[in-house]
Order: sequence, then structure tokens, then C-alpha cells
Amino acid sequence: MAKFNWRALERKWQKKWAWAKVDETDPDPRRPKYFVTAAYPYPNSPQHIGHARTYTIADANARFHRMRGFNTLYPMGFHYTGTPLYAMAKRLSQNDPEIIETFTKIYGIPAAKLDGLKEPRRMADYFRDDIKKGMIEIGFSVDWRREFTTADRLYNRFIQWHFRWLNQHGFITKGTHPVAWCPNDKNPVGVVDIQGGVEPEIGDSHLVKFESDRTTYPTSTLRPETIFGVTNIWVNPNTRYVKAQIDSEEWVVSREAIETFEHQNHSVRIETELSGTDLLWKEVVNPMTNTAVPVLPADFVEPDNGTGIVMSVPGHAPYDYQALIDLKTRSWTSSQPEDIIRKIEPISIIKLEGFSEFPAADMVKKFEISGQKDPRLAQATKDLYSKEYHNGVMTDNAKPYTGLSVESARQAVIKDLTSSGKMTSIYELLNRPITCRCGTRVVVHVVDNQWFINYGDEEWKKKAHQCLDKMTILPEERRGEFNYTIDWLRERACARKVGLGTRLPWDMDWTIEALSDSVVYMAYYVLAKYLAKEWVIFKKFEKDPQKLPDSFFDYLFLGQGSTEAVSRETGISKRILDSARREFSYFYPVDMRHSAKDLVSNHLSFYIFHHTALFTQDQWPRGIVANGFVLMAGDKMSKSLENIIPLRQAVAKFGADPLRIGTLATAELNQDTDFNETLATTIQDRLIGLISQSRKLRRKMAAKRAYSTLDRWMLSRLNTAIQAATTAMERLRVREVVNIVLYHLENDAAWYQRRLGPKKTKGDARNQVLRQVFDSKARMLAPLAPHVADEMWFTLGNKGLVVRAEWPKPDDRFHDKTAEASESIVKQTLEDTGEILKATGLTAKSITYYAAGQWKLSIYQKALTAAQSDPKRQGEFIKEIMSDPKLRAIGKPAADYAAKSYQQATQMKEELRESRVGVQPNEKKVLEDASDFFRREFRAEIHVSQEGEKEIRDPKGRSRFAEPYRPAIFIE
RNA sequence: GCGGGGGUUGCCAAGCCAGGUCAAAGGCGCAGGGCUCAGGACCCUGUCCCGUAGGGGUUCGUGGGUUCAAAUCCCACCCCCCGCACCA
Repeated sequence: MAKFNWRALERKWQKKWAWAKVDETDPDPRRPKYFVTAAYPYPNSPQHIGHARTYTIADANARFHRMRGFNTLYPMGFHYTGTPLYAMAKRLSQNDPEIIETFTKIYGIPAAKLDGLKEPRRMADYFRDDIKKGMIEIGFSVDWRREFTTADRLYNRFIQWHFRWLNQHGFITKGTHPVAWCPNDKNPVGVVDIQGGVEPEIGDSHLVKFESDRTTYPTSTLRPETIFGVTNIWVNPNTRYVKAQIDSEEWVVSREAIETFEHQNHSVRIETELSGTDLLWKEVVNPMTNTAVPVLPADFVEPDNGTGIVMSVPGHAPYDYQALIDLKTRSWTSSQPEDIIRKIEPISIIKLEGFSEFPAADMVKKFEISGQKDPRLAQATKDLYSKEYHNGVMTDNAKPYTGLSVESARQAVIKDLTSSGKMTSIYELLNRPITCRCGTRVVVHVVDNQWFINYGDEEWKKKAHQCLDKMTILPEERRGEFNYTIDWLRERACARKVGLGTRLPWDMDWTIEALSDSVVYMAYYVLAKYLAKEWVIFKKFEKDPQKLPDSFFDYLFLGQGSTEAVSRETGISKRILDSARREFSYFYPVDMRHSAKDLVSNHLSFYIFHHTALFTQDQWPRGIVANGFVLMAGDKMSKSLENIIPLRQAVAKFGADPLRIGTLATAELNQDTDFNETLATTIQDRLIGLISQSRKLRRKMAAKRAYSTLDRWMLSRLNTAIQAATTAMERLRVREVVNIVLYHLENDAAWYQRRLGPKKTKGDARNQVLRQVFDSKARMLAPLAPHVADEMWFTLGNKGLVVRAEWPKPDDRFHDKTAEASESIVKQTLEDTGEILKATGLTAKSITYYAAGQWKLSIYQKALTAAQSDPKRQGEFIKEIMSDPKLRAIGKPAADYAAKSYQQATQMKEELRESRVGVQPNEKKVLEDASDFFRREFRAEIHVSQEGEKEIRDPKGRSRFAEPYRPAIFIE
């Protein structure tokens, strides 16, 4: 086969669609509307086939609704807000080799173009153009008149309105907030700013204040409840310490800790420098137990871990236990250390099932630890901490917390010590060390005056739940995750100091952060059309957006104020204002919002929250689809695996429709789907096949001929397929639709052709029947593979565009129980015959089929009815049957069959019973009609008789085995 | 840890909510046959085990239970994946 020119096919139809403006949607009060949105792309890279899945599902949904008569709007914008673009542009301008390689090698951007991308806006514009081209090339039916970016000045104005509204209505709070921070850049760092791209984890480190001579020795710990087991505290003898005034107290901490305090808003004044050894052998007082414990040396203590001083709990901390052993086995030049160390013994404070009173000792033994620098200590510690936390109980040594679980004891100790001023806490990076791309160690910095959106508000949560409860969530399995997210969301920082975006209207130092400026933008699509260049009236506001007052947005989106007043204030004509307001009321709310599943716990939940705050109930979102990802040949797509195929390259390589189907065909919505080349080529072949078959059926609608049972079977199957595809599409079970159209229906058509035989017999209706099948196929394929569908449609000789045609309607008149029953007899018989031939190894010369006798059919029907209406006891049924004199005359066989058929009927699935009750094809005739077919299949003579016939040829007496739907078979 | 999703016959993947046509759709792979000069494509057949008559046996993460009947319902356990934020 000559290589199929996908590009030509795509161009051809895309041009026609553009010409016919099939994607452009304006309000039409005579038709119901359907509003589809998908999460707009972030243009810091080309899109890949993973992105294609979400947008293809959204597109299929939009196209499906168009075909069902909805005035469907599917718009698209671009999200410029945030730091990644900013960080990438910066890296590029610093000629970072890693990013240059990604851009040139994976994204295929010519090296000459890189210079033009060194400014964030221009990088965004570049990828925006690329993404948009890709979306057009793959055939998404987007109304591009409504395109915008979040860096547009009027969009900024819109977001300012949104945030001012939130602030005025009490949804914004202010506070402090810890962030990962690069002291060199003086900026917060995100994943993209960090070497190796790790995510910084910030946690609380508790500082327990041990004391000596009014000087505080704050020890950092994650387990404050172990304070009862403290035998000493550790400092690192090889480290620099300082005595400093921290806030209003005298503290001794490591040199490194000073920086931490400074970043976390503590006042710091260094007084004297000390070495670790200066601190040794002193005594400090445990603030909980008031006992004095010594300061001892340990090499494992890291100076940048909290304060550089830690408590020693040898009974329960493997590091401490090992460090103590190291000390005890060491030889000393003076006697002072020896005396102190000799006296130290572990204290048991936590009882843990399956361990001795000193679990740390058990772990050290189990892990065969050789010294306090042994790397296995980390794992031993992790294991033990987790076990004690979940299963440990405080012992008598931990009064008054005896008997409490470790978990609750910790809470209690924190509360008690903090309230008495004996403990405080600092933030710490839990996965140290983290290095900024500039080479500087990342620290935790506490940002003052941080602005938050208060998702913790109970009233707000209630409304969000209310909204969610009424929404369609696809797949439904996702709903639990939404409920959980709504419950756990708290205050969320909504502004930061760097990156692109909108300035916070009341505090212009801050830029509204990316997940906060993207929650109500679906409303902006309505406005975006009016802001497009040709609407001169808006151009002046683009130059000076501040001139557009809040009252304009209040009117347009909330319906507040009057047209007259807003018109007076803005100078926009009442006609345009009215029209925009009507357009908003017409399209809003969004009927279905599409995204991948990763946005459930953030964006999609915020989306619900904000809509319930800003809008009245009738404008709350109606549905969300959160689909799974795309895997490349079984692997997650990643830059390091170099298995990312940019979307446009993939379209060029596989064709738009094969790619669309390829990302939808192998898994249901909820599952991650796998894409690979074999799949793509298989789909290509299928689609090409459909086009070439359509060619053969061109204009074959001609004369109406009487339909045979087989024809009616095919049309009945088609009707079933339409029904199934329709329900599947309504639930966006796109994989199933692909299956039905591309495989099930195809198989039925193949069976139909096979039954008819290779030669066209005089006047059979196959072309008309197949023509109908193909018409429907083209329509059902249109949302998924629109180019191929339109090509089929045209090739079949239809007028107009299939993307504008109607989705096929199931029609009960085509549902033909008898035809389906007849065909199932033929299939069953074919199978059984084959099975016998296989089991016996016979070569058939002649095959005789015996249809079941009339009396069996009548018993069978009675059994079906009995089982359906009133599943009485089998005995009664048999009695009833045998009360019929005709049947009684048959005797035992009748009773036996009554028993058997009754059992079959009661155990049958309801739908099957339903389909057979009252339906009784003439089996002998069915088999006779199919005998040509059987002859071809088995290359044998075919005879058909009915059990009980007068002139029956039945040398082996097989006819008595005949049953309804199961003719007896005799092979010679 | 908390929350969510999942474990199906060589691989991928339906079925599970509404138990019975389930040895379990479909695709891929593999084997045989047809077509062809040949290969590819395409078509047919087979692909858990046994079987000279349409049958039987053993299967759906593991172990129990409910039922006439369990991949499907209930209980317990094991394993895998994802999210847990200020980042798009």
C-alpha cells in the first residue's frame, strides 16, 4: 500500500472546517448550550502526547455535543503566570547546557532560535504559538477568537477585580509563611530552581531549652517526648559554636544555626565564638525533669542540623546509643571524662512490643552498626522512629505521660513545654542538603506579611461540598479525592515576589501566584471575544486597563448594577454591554471542565471553591473530567528517559486521527493509557481501511430491497452499537466508543459478509445495509477521528460535513429479537460443529443438523415464562407440564426436558431470558437458510431436519439431543 | 502516616457498581492455514490443561465467609501506583 498522506487529509478537512466556521460559537437562544473547557496549557515547553489526551477527550466531548444539537463552545487560553518560565528563561540566558540540550535535542528547536527565547514573555509566546499550531494540526475544534493569555493587561485587570472581591468578602488573610529560599538570589526556590530538581520539604524542628548559668543550650529534635530519656546532650567537638543573643535570651548554637535564625525573623547578636570542645563536660539542666546532664562530644552531630546541639536518648535513638558506646570504648588521657561517661546508662521511656527495654540497642545490633558514622544508622533510626511513633507507649519513667501513646505524648509535651517557655520551634529542610542552581545552599526563610486565600473557612467548605455533590465527576472514582481535598485545604499562600502574573491590587509588591489566578478564567472566555482587536471600544482599555472599573466586571459577571450606569461610567455602548452580559448568562456555567488527574487536589478543587464564592448557585460548575496520563511504551514520559514525543512531531509521524485514537483506545478514563508505535500503525491501518471500504459503498443507497433475516440482524447489531456508543460517549468512556466503532461493529460486519459469502447473489441487500452501517460509523467516529470521519462521509457520497451531521439515534424499530436469536443459533451451531470436529479429529463428508422438536420448544417457552414471572418450584412446573395430555403422551423425555429447561431458565441471566421469551425462530428454516454458509465453512454436505419429523434420517438417533438454540449434530 | 486508585488468563486491557450466556470482550504477541513470486498487509483457525461428539478439570493478588451459584458481594491480609500544597 502506498504511504497514506495523512497531512493532505488533515489539511483538506481543517480548511473546510475553518471555511465553515464549525468551531466558532456565539449565543443562540433557540438552542441549548454546552460549554467545555480544558485546563489551559503552560507554555514553557512544546506539548507532548500526554497533553493530547486531555484535550482530545475535551474535543471529542465538544464535538459529540455539537452533533447532538448543543450550541457548543470549546475555547482555549494560555497560562503565562508563575516562575518556571521565568527560571527557564534565566537559565537559558546563562547558557545552562542542560536546558540547551533539552531545547535543541528533545524539543527540536533550532539553536539559532534560542537567543530569542531568553526573555520569559518571548519564550512563552514562542511555545504558545507552537502549542496552538499543534492544537490546530491535531484538529481540536477550538474557538480561537476567544484566545487570551494571563499576561494580557485586561486579564490582569480581571484578576485584580477577582482578588479585590475576595478581599472585600473576607476570603483573604495575612500571616507569615516559611519557604525554601536561596540566600544568594534572595528569592524563594521551587523545584525548577533546585539542582537535581528535588522538592524541598519543610518541617518543624523542636528546640528544647537546656540551661546552664542562665545560658540556653537549645537542642533540636523531632521527638520532644524523648526528653525523659535524655542522659546527656551532644555537641560536635570539630564544629564552631557561638554564644549569641537570640531575641531576648542568651543561646549557645552552632555557627550555621545563626543564619537559620536570621532567616526566620529572630533578632540575632553574636557575642563570642566558641569551639565545640569549649562546651564539653559542662552540666546543663533538663527543663522537663530538672536533672543535670553532661555535654558530651559526638561526631555524628551536624552543625547545620537545627542548632547543632542535640539531646542524647541512648535507650531509643540508635545514633545516641552508638555514640555512647563509642565514648565508653574510647581511651581517655584524663580521668574526668571517664568518670562522667561511666555513670551514663540508657533510660527506658517507651515500651515497644517485640523489643527489649532499649530498642535502640536492639536496632544497633540488628543492623550490625560499626560506629556512629555508619550509614546504616540512618535506616535503623528511620525504622525505629516509625515503629515507636505508631506502636510505642510511654513507660513509668515518663510521668505524667505514662501510658500515653508516643503520638499523643508528643503532642502533650510540645503543648506543655511550649506554654511554659521551655521549648520553641524553627522550620527546617527535612531533605537537606538542597542546593540552588546558582550553587548556594537553600535555607528556610520565613516570609512576613504573606497573603493567603483562606480555604479553611468552614462556611466556604460547606458550599464547595454542596457544589461538588451536584456535579458530574468523571470518572466517578475521583469523587472521594475531591471530598478529601475540600476538607483538608487550609490557608494557601496566593502571592509571591517573583514570576509573571498580576500584581495584588492592594499590595503591589506581590504577584498573584499561578494556581490562584486561574480559577475563574473560564468566565473570561466570554469577555475575550469582545476584547479581540476588532472591537475598537475595548482597545482604549487595553492601553490603560485601570480605566475599566470594577463595576464593569460586577455587571458583566455578577449581574450587578445597571447597563445605563456602567455604560455611563465606561463609555461602552449599552448595546455591547448588554450583548456581553447576555453572552455570559447564556454560556455560563461551564458544563464540563477537563483536566488530567493531577489537578484534582489543587486547581480543580480551587475552581469549585472560587465559583461557589463568587457566583450564584445556577452558575456553579456542573462537571469535571479528570483523566489519567499517557505512558510511552509502558514508561512514564520524562526528559531523562528521552521518551517525550512533542505533539507536532507525533502528528507529523502518525497522523492526527491515529494519534487521537491512540491516546484514547487502550485504557478507560481513570487509567493511565499506553502509547506505542505498533498501536499507532495498527490504528492507521484500521482507519485507512474504513476509508477504502467507504469507497466501495459510494452511493449504494439505491433501490429498496426486502431485507433477509441476516440483513435485519446486521441492522439490529448496528442499532445496539449505536445505543452502546451513545451511553458510552455520554459518560466519556471513549475507549469503549473506539472499541464499539472500530472493533465490535467491524466484527459484526465481517461476520455479516462471511455469512453472505464471497459472491454477490442476485439481489441481496448487502450494499444498502453496509452503506447504512458505514454512515453511522462515520458519524460515531466524527468526535474521535474527525478527519477520517469526514473523508468517509464524503466518500460515501453524503452532502455536507459529518462534523455538522447528527449523532445517530438508536431506533427500536431496528432492534430485531428474532433475527438476533436466529443468528445466535447459527453461530452456536458453527462453534459446536467445529468443536466436535476438533475433538474427534474427523473430516466431515456430511453434516446433519436436527432442530429441536416442537414439543421441546413449547416446554422451553413455558419454562422461560415461569422463571420470569414466578420462579415456582421445579416440581410444580413439571407437574404443570405433564398435565398437558399431548406432552404426557411423550412421557419421561418430556418430564426430563421440563426439569432441564426449567433449571436453565431459572439460572439464566435476566437479559438473556428477556430476549428469548416469546421469541422462537423457526430453527429448521434458520439452519436451512444457513446451509450454504455451513457448506462453505466445512466443505461438507449439509442436511437439516427437525426432531420428530416423519422422514427423518437419523442413523445414530442423535436428533433426541436437540434442544432449542442447540440443534443436535451428526457428522459422518 | 493520611487520602485516593489499582492487582484479571504471555503482555496491554475490559468485566466488578446491578452475582448466573465467564475459560472471561478487544488489542498486541505467538503458532498453523489461506492469499502472494516472496515479504508486508489482509482473511481464517488456534493460543490454561485434558478429551475420537458439542464435554470435563483448574483459574481472575492471598486466605476466609455469604449464596443453589462468586472475577463480581462481605471480612482480613499482602503487593504496586499517585497526591499530601504555595509548585505549574
